Amino acid sequence: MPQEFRCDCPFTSALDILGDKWMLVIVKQMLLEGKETFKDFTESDEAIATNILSTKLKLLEELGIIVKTQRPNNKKTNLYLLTDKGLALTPILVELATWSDKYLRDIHPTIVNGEGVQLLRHDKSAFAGMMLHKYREKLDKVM
Amino acid sequence: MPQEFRCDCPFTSALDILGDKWMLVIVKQMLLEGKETFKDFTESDEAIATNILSTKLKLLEELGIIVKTQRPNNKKTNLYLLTDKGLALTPILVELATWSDKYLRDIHPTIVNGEGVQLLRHDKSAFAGMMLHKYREKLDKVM
DNA sequence: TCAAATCGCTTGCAAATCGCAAGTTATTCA
DNA sequence: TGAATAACTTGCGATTTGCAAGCGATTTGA
Repeated sequence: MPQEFRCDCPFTSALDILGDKWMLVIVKQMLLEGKETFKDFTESDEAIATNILSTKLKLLEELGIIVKTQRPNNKKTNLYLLTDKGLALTPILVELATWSDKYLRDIHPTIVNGEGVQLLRHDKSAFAGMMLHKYREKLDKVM
Repeated sequence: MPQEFRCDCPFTSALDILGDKWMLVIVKQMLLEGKETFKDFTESDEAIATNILSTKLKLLEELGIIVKTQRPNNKKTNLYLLTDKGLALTPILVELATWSDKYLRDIHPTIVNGEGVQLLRHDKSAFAGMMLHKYREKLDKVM
C-alpha cells in the first residue's frame, strides 16, 4: 500500500506518516530503550498488540525508517534497526518530551523525572547527541 | 472525558495527546496560516470533517492548548486562539517539517518548497521565532 | 534425535474511531 | 422579517484498533 498524503504541506505530510499513537513510540523504544526484536517490543510497558506491531514495523521498513536484519548465526530472531532516516527523528522526540516535561505534569503528575529528564531539561542537544552516540555504538557492534 | 495516559514516559505521554492525524495540523493552521474560526478550518486544503473538528477543538481547549473567545461585538463567530501551552508546540512542528523536507521528498515530490521552507532549512530558530512573533502580534490586535 | 519451548508472526472478531452527508440552532445582515 | 451564515450535532457506513487465539519455523535441552 503506497503511502497517501493529504496535501503538499511539509508539516501535514510528516503527520500523515508519524501522526498516530505508535510509530514514534516504536522509534523511541529502539533509540532510548534498546529494543530490537519483535519480542522486545511486545514486552514493554506500553504493550503494543502483536498485529499492530507487525503492521507498523512493516510500514516503518517500507518507509526506510528501519531495516530488518538477522544476526549471523540465528535464523529465528529478526533484528529491527534504525536507519539514518529513523535516527533523524530524534529531534522530534526530544521536542515532544520537552513539551511533556513542561506542560503535562499538571494533568499527569506521575511522568518520570529521573536523570534522563534532568539532562533533557538542562541541555536538549546534549541529550540528543548522547542518545545518537549510544545508538551508533550499538549499531557498530551488531553489524 | 479525562485524558488517559498509557504510562509514565514523557515521550509516550506527548503522543497520547498529540499522536493523531489532526491535533498538530490544527495547531499548525492556527500558527502558520492564521486560522481562527470554525469556518476557517473547514475551508482549508486539508479538509477536516466538521464533527472531528468540533471534537478536537473541544479537546484542545480542555487541555489548555487553545482558548475559545469571541470578538466584542459578534456573538456568532467563535475565535480559537493558541495559549502559551499551544505556542510551545512550535519546536515540534519545526522539527516535523525539517524531517519532511529532508527525508520525504523522494516519496512525495510535490511537497512545497517556497520561501518559508527555505528559511526553515537555513535557520530553524529564525523560522520559529518569526512565526511566534507574528502570532503574538496578532493576539495583541485581537484581544 | 526428538519433544518442548521460543520467536515472529497471522487470523478472527468485537469495539472504538473516522469521516461523509444531512440536519439543527443561533445570530446577523439586508 | 426572511435569507444567509456560523457553529455545531446526528446518523450511519467504513475503516482502524486491539484482544485472544493459533500457527509454522527455528532452536534448545534431555
